[in-house]
Order: sequence, then C-alpha cells, then structure tokens
Amino acid sequence: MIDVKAPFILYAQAEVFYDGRACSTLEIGNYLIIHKTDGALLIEASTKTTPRNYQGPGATLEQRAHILISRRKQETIKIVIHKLHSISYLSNWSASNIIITKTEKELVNKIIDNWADYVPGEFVTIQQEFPTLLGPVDIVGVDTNRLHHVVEVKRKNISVPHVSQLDRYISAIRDIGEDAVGYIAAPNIGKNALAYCATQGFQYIKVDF
Amino acid sequence: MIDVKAPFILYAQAEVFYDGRACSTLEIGNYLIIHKTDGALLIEASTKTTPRNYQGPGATLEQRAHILISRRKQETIKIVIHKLHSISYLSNWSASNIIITKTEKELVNKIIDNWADYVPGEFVTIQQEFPTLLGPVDIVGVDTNRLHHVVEVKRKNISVPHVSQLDRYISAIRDIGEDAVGYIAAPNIGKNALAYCATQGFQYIKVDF
DNA sequence: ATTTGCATGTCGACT
DNA sequence: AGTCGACGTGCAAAT
Repeated sequence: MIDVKAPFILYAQAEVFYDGRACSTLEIGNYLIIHKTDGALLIEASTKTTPRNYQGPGATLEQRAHILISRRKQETIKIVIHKLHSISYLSNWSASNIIITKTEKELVNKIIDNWADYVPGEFVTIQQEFPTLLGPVDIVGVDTNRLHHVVEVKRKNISVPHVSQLDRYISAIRDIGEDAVGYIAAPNIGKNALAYCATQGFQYIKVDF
Repeated sequence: MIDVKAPFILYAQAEVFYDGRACSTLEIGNYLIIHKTDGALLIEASTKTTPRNYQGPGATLEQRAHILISRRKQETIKIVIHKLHSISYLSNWSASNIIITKTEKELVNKIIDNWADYVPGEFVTIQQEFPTLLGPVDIVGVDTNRLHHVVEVKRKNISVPHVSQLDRYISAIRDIGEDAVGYIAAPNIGKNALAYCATQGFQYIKVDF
C-alpha cells in the first residue's frame, strides 16, 4: 500500500503515539506526514515551525495494515491512519545544504584588518585562535607592555553566557602569568550582557558586516 | 498563480535566499515548500529533521512572478521557483498539539512536591538541577545537619550505569567538602542495579506516574 | 513585551 | 559511541 522505502509526503487523518525520551499522544486530525530518504520522519500540523512529532535520520519505517511504525534506537513513533487523503512520492528530492555567509570568521577578519579602529595602542602581535587551556580565543593582541588584549567575537547578539565565556578565557590567560583585558565584539549585545561586561571591566566592540 | 493566503505544500525546483539573523543560500534543487495557516514556512530537503530554511508563525507571504517572498520582522526568505512540479492546498489541516506525558521532569516534580513521603528528615533547602563538576544532579535536599540528600531520577528502569552515575555525583559533592547520601528514583529498577545500590549504601525510591 | 530556561531539542565536530 | 558547544535554535512560562 505505502512504499516505506521511498521518500513521500502523505496527508491523512491520523493519530500519533510517541514513546522514547518521553511519551506523547497527538489526537486524531489531519496531518502532513513526511518521510525522507535518510529515514527521517516528520508529522507536521498547520501551525508552528517545529513538527508535532519527528524522528531523526536512520529511523526505519514499516507498515502494518493502516499503522505506520518508525523506530530509531530507543524511540518509536506509531501513526494510526484513519483516512488517507493523498500520498505523493518525491523523485529527485535534493539533499543540498545551505551555505551560511556573514560568519564569525568574517567579523574576526574585519577586526584584525582594522585593528587600530577597535583597540588603540602599540601592538607587538595579533594572533587568531590564541590557544588557552579552555580552548582557543578568537583574537589576542599583545601590546608593548605585554598586556594581552583578549577579543571574543560573536556573529550575532551577545548574551550573558558569552561574556561568562570571555571571563573564563581571561582567567585562563592570567593563570599562565599574563596580564589581560577583555573585549567582546559583535553586531549587537543584550542589556544584561552589557551590564555584566561593566562589572567585569570588559569593553564591548560594536562591529557590523 | 499561487494562493499565498492558503496553506499549501509545493514541490518545486527552486533556490532559496535567506537574510536575517544570518545570510544563507540554498543552491538550486528540488525542495518541498510548506506554507502553514499561521504563516510559518518550511523549505525541506530530503535529509535531516530540520528544514533547510524556515520562517516562524506570523510571517507574510507574497508572490512576484516566479518568486515567493516571506517576511517576518527583520527576516526575509526569497524563493526563486524555476519549475513547479506540484502544488496542493491542504484543507482542514489540524492544529492540535501533542500531549506529553511521562517525562523525567514530571517525576522530579512529584518527588519534590511530596518530598516528606520519600525522604524523611528536616530540610533546609531542596534544589533542582543542583550543579556539580560532573553536571547537574536532579534533586539535592540539604537537611538541618547540612547533610546532602542526592536524588537521581530516571523515567524508566534503573540499570547499573545509572547507579554508577549517582556514585560519581556523590563523590563530586563530597569533594567539595559536603557530606552526602544517595537515592535513585524511578518506576522500576533492575536486580543488579538494586544490588549495586546496596553495596554503595544508596536507597531506591519507587515512584510512578 | 521581555527574559529565562527547557527541549523527544538537532546537528556537527572532536575524542 | 559518547561528549561538547553552537544554533537564523524554537517554544512556553514567568516576570
């Protein structure tokens, strides 16, 4: 009846039961059921971006009478189909990924290329991906007084956890016996994050694409 | 002509451009485009659960020649349709929500709400998601003797690794100089896990939905 | 209206 | 296979 090997979109009156990390029930109604080539399964209702129920890549689909069962690891979705309105198998469905531009790296490059505009002083080195025990910092500039200017860059809004992250980087650099001051750079910053910066003595660098 | 007021699913050869919190491009290919009654828009490819591009509820859709434009706040999606394979308008598409049951959180709440039934004693604080170096513990109650009652909750059966996890949490709390006793709570527990609990001096709390 | 924290988060990178 | 961090996170509840 349904080719569970092929990708398809199915519009049907159905009810859905999920068991796995939690349990859920979706009451009987008309839903859009999407089966992808990698086994992913979506049950979409008429509102919101996120599906009502879903199963990730690698799920296996089988049919028993008017019931579709998708299994993946410890998770199971059971779709009871009461009335099949339409089904259509998609051929040559693309799997391309989006390409994101305006990346963090782009901002990092802009700051380094125009370093003097953002951080005044005489600098000996400006280094990207400066290694610390907690992982690499985006940019660290060392001035003639050996003071480390630590810049953490985000491509969108800065929130409190990002400032906290900078705080830990600063600590890590001070732990190795270097003096350091902190900067956080992004197109925007949240109010709380800005206040947090003030308490920590960090400076916000507004940088746009 | 596409009825941009109605909910529909559209299979087409298209390319997609997004601008908003970031920028993205999706190369030309065959994609499934879903327009929901609340304005939400999804561009689905043949793999993965998450859509390649999307727009949340409240977005407005308009058509200009062979280009669909969805706008929402500061975000824009432009879909250039090269070849329309099929379009279907969904009638009586349900908006029902799922009902979630049997989550770990539900059990955690039940234990906290009825704390005295599960853990006897005089308590100063009862804290959820108690932070440790190994991550948060579900519940920690501190009694008048400063003894920490550490409760790890699972939504199904407890097996040996879960008890081992509790063991590590207890160690982490003792490492910060606090005295601690362990409890593990779930609807069921395996025989080996129960024996392991006995050796470690942990207590099993049976809790049901 | 804004902020906070959870999610069946998903997903990719790295160990 | 597990862990970690980012995400155009989305989403609902609390403030």
